[in-house]
Amino acid sequence: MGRAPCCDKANVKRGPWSPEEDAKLKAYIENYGTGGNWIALPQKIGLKRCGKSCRLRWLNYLRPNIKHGGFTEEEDNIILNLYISIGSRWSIIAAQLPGRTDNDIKNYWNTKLKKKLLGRRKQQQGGLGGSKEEEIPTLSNSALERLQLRMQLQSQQQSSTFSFFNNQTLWPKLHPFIQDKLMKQDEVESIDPQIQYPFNNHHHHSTNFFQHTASFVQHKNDDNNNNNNNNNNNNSISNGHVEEVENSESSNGNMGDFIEFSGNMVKPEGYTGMERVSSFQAELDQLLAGEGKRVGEDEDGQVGGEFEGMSGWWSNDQSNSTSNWDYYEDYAN
DNA sequence: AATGTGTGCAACCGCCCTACC
DNA sequence: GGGTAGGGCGGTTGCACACAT
Repeated sequence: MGRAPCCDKANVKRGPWSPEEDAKLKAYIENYGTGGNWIALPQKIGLKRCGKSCRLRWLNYLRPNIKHGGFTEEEDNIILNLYISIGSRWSIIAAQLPGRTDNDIKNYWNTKLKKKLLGRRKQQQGGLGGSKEEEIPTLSNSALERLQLRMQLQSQQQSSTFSFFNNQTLWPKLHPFIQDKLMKQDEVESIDPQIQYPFNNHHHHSTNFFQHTASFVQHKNDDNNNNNNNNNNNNSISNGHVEEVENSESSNGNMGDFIEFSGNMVKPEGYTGMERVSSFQAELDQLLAGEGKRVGEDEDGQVGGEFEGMSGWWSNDQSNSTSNWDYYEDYAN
C-alpha cells in the first residue's frame, strides 16, 4: 500500500507557473517566509498549487541570487570532479556552486556536460586509431559512467591536454577544508602510503584532488548525519576552542556546518571519510590497472554483473546506488 | 512550407528520511 | 515504538523551441 499523496492532485494546478503565481509566491515568502510548512503555504497565499510544487518553484527559480545557464569552465570542473567522486548527488554538488541549484546542475550534466566530456573521449579514441568503437562499454549506470570519465581524464592528463589538472592555479576555489588539505599533501599520503596511482606519477595533485573532494563531501554528509543525531548542536567540540561556526545555506538548505577549530575547518566528531575514500581509491586503481576481475562477463566481453568483490559503487544493483558511503563504512570496519 | 528529430529545461513523480505526535 | 506528515532529493517526463530534411 502506497502512501497518501501530499495534496489533492485533482484540485491543484500543474504545469508551468504564470508570472502572477510567481509574483504571489515570491511576495509572500519575502514578507512572511515559508512558515516552515510548504504544504500549507499555497492555501495561505491563495494558490491552487501543491506545496511541493511551491517549494520547488521557490528553490529552483524564484529564490534570490539564482544563476541560470552560462556555466563556467571552473564550474564544469567542480561538477565533473564531484560527479566522479560521489556520483549523482546533485544537492551536494550544488552546495559547492553558489547560486546553482541541484536541478540546474542535474539538467546541465545530463544534457550538456556529460556529452561534452564523453564525446571528447570518443573523438580522441577515433583520432588515435586505437580502440574500436564497440569496445567502449555501454553506459549502464552512474558508476560505469564515472569510471569512463575517470579513465578519460587519465588519458587526458597523460597527454597534457587537460590543463586544469596540470595547473594548480586553475583549480576551483573550493571550500577551505579542501584547500587546506591540498596544501597538506604529505599529511594525506601519511594516511595511506600504500596507495599508488598508476597514472599519477607526473601529475600528482589530481588524484589527491579526487580524494579530497570525496573526503570533503563525505565529511559534509557525516556532518549532516551528526547534526541530526546531535540535534544540530554545532558546539559539540569538547577539546579546544570553537572559533566560528559557518552555516551557509545551499539550494536545499542543508549545507553542512563546518566549525573552524584552531584555524582549520573540522567536523565535530572524528570521521572516516578519508579511509573510505582510500579503500575506494585502491579498488578503483586496481581496476584501472587491469587487476580487477569482472564477473558476469559474457563471451563478447559485455559486463552484465558487477566487479568481483565490489558492491555499492560498482554494482549494477541500483538498490545500492544511494548507499555507497554506507558500504564503505562497513568496508572500513 | 511541412514534418521529423534533437535539445534544453521546468516541473513532476515517487521514494526515503526524519521530526513529531 | 509505531504511524503519519512534511521535506529532501534523484530520476523522469513533457513541452517549447531550434534545426534538419
